[in-house]
Amino acid sequence: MNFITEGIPETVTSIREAAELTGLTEDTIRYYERIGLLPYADRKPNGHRHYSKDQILGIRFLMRLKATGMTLEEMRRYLELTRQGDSSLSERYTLLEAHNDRIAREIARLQETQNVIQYKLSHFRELAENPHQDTPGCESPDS
Amino acid sequence: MNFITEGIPETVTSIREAAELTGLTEDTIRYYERIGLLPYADRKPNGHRHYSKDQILGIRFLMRLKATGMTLEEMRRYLELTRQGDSSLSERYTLLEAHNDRIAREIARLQETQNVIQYKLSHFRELAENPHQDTPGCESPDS
DNA sequence: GTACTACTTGGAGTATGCTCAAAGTCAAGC
DNA sequence: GCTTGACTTTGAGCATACTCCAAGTAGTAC
Repeated sequence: MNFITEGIPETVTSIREAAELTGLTEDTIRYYERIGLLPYADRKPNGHRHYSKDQILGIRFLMRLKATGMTLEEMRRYLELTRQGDSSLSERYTLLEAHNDRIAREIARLQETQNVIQYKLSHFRELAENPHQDTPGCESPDS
Repeated sequence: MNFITEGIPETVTSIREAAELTGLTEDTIRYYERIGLLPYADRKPNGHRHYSKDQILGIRFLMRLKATGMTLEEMRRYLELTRQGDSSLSERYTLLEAHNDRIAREIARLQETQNVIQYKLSHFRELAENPHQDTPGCESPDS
């Protein structure tokens, strides 16, 4: 048990608890199961879903992929490979590596835009100090 | 004329050219105009849209905001302020600053996920070299 | 005059990703 | 036994952001 697994019991006995631990809503968890993004969850005798700690960790990792721009369909593909076991390791490797590259490009774009915004903000500060200077086209949102 | 404005003629005489210069499709430009995200564009005598260089730059800046996670509705709000002129400067400043903060948090999250992915990739490499070691739970996608 | 191309408008349709509602089951508390 | 609450399934509805289509116009080429 390390910091990653902290706060997750060995078995999670309700969809409500699973929702709390993953940050999803109960409806979303059911929806994901319906579209095959999550495997059909184990049920208790009364039909209610329950989850192992590993399953919760799996969902958390998926949510990380989602939060970084992976679509549900791509995530479904990744999970399909996972279910195929070790034979799919190299394909999974390729997939994750590609996603990592995508993230790197996204970070670069975000930083670029931060620069543009900083430029605009400094321009706004100048305008505030020294209002109404006649620099035509200057207020057009540029770049 | 600096590197930012390079390749943009003083006036852009067709929606097709505007699309090429902004990376949008013609349909998307019309759609944005329809929902009030872009002002009703000037028309030539035959009714066709034309754009000034500043307007193209404006669209490019908007696309940057969009590419970094701003919704069309928020962009519409920002443009509304821009149309109000200098009196809205401080509100626009606040808005852009907030977006900049959001970008910063997004970058942090992306980097965090890069770390997790790197960890998983190195785990995959280990598995490839030394297959089928019995470490239960180890293949569950963690974090 | 006819064809062709590039545009125009308005409206309908689509993809993604949820979100909600209806109707029913099951177990616990009173 | 009845209510309450947490769940179940199925299916419909919704928000965002396009994307496509039909019908029409305007200008040029032959």
